Amino acid sequence: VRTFSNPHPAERSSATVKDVAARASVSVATAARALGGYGRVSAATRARVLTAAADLGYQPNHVARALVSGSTMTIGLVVGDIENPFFATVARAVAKVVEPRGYTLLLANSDEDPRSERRAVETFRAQRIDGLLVAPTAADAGHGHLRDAVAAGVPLVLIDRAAERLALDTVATDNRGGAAAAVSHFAALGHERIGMLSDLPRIASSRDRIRGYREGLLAAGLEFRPQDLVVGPATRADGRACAERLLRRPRRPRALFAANNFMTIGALDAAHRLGLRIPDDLVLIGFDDFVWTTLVNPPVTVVAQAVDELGRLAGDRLLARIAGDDGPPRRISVPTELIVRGTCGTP
Amino acid sequence: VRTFSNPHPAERSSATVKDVAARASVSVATAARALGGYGRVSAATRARVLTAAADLGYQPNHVARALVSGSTMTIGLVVGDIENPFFATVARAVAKVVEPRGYTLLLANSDEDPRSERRAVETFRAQRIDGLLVAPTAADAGHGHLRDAVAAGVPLVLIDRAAERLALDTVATDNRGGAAAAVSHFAALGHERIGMLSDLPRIASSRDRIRGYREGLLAAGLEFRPQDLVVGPATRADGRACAERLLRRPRRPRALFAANNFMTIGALDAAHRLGLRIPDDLVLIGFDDFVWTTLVNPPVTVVAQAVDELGRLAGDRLLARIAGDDGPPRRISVPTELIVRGTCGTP
DNA sequence: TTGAAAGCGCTAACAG
DNA sequence: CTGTTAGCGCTTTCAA
Repeated sequence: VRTFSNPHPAERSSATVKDVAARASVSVATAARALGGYGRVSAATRARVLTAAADLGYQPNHVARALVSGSTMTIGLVVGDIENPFFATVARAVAKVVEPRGYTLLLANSDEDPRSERRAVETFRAQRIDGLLVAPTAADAGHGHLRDAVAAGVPLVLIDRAAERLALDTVATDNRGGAAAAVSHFAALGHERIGMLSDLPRIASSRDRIRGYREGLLAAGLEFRPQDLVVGPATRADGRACAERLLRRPRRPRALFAANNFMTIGALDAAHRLGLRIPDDLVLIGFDDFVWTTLVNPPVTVVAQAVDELGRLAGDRLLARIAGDDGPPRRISVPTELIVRGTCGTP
Repeated sequence: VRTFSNPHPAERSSATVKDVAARASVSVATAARALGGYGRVSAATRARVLTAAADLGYQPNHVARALVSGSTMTIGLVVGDIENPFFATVARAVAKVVEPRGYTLLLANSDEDPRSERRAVETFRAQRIDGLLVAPTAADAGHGHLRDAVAAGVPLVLIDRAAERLALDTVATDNRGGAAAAVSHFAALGHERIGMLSDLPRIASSRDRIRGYREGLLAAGLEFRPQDLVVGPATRADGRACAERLLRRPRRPRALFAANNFMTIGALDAAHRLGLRIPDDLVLIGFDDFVWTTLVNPPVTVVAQAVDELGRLAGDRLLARIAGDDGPPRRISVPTELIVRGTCGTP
């Protein structure tokens, strides 16, 4: 019987084990054993098979292998936005951990949209990834797709943000501690009015930074004033708008904690437009240490995250789960480091 | 006979078409038709099948589907380094084009190492991606793996850099034109000594920028002085070292064209250390427009690439190839734009 | 050490 | 409109 399949794209049918077996005059089983390097094959036979394979330009077919072995050797990574240097670094670090072990990374951007996150997770599951790494969006979105994945037995590790009602392996920055450290630093410098700029508190990490801010104030014996906390969407323009709103007020804070990249840039933009000199008229601490923080003048004091390590730890954890670790979920917290630079006045 | 397979990780065997078929009391073929939305099925039967599927939490298995259909609905993307904002943007743009068409992106970093690029391409081929997007490294490395892929009929489009001896679809920035435009701008400003900082001319894009630099000089009636072109590895530290080497010379150029991100930062660092004021003592044009270029003072004049469009075009081209387009290879050149800012003296 | 044969989950001829 | 069946490329039992 003639086959019907695969004239699909460009009649690209590479050699199969069967072809190799025929050419080496052995059975498929033997050829497969030699090729796959498992089972026992005599040296002579192996050599014959390998030569035949080379002649034919044989390339193993992972798809077929995956179907029988149940493992695709792929890992799905869902991030908010790969253009965000934070996630790019995470992706890099994960790849570095996982590739030497033979895994390939599938990438998806959620755009911080719960629906597209869900879609990505479902696609990945259909692709039968061996494990899943996700930076979950909006904490209020239910996370049903994550629960489903876990229920189906898919190894899953959360990065950067916890899913609050789900007990899952999570590797995240110590956002609370980092924010609190920033506030403490301001307090130690003698500041009493400390403002904060944050994105909308929909994802866990943003919430934690706000929590840390309040704890820091409390610890310093300062009062939390709701009007000193301004939140807005995470874009450069919104960052500036938020900063201006805060800094235009008559009794404006003289110290500002910007909880993310966009808010930090926004604060810089706003200070520039309002003619406020840093650090004389305003001191500033940002969150996360980007390249440009040392290019501007003065260089920016930041709460630095160990992004690389975060990615590495997440990758390790997932690999462990894939390998069969079925211990209780672990929440791994990665400490931050306050890097004091020019925007705090202490050059 | 009992099966032997899949007790692999955590006995995670989801429902199959067969299970659904049984529950709906129809044949697998009918169930598959209803599930896959192809062929003709009566409304009543379809409903029964769909209900059964929902009850069982059925998830289609792409691996099995791929084995028979010959299409995995995945696309492999090999970039130099996803942490480079340029590639992150490309990845983003590509994803945006291919995902709506149902494709998933596999990601690999080559680290600009020809060997790891080759490995990535081979892994992707084994995974049976439907198409391949690669930013090839070192032009001198032979590109045998690319030739092999093409020979095997794998749709392949090159991004950002051409493989000089290979006639392949290529989507790249007009690097020559961009570099020449920078030089022309300097010349129009009256500069006669124009230096250039470049990474090692191993990849096609670097070579093209150098070519453009020389053409720009020629067009302006200026002489090319080999000592005014300094090349070095693409890191911030090396960037600074190169810049210092050039700027420490007694008869140093007063205009500098930095052909990449690192060289631009390096030039800024070096100018700062040497006490050279920009634009008074030195004017500067960088390549590629990063966020931080407008955060520093003065903001940096750059040759901006339409990175997003580049990614989009590459994605489109690949999709066309996958769809069966077998026209001659196209070289698509994406124009640059010179964005004049403070570092050129014309604020 | 080797071979024959079953089967992974799904699709698509072909027949009814 | 629905069912039977072969087969995608590979791994693995089982027997020789």
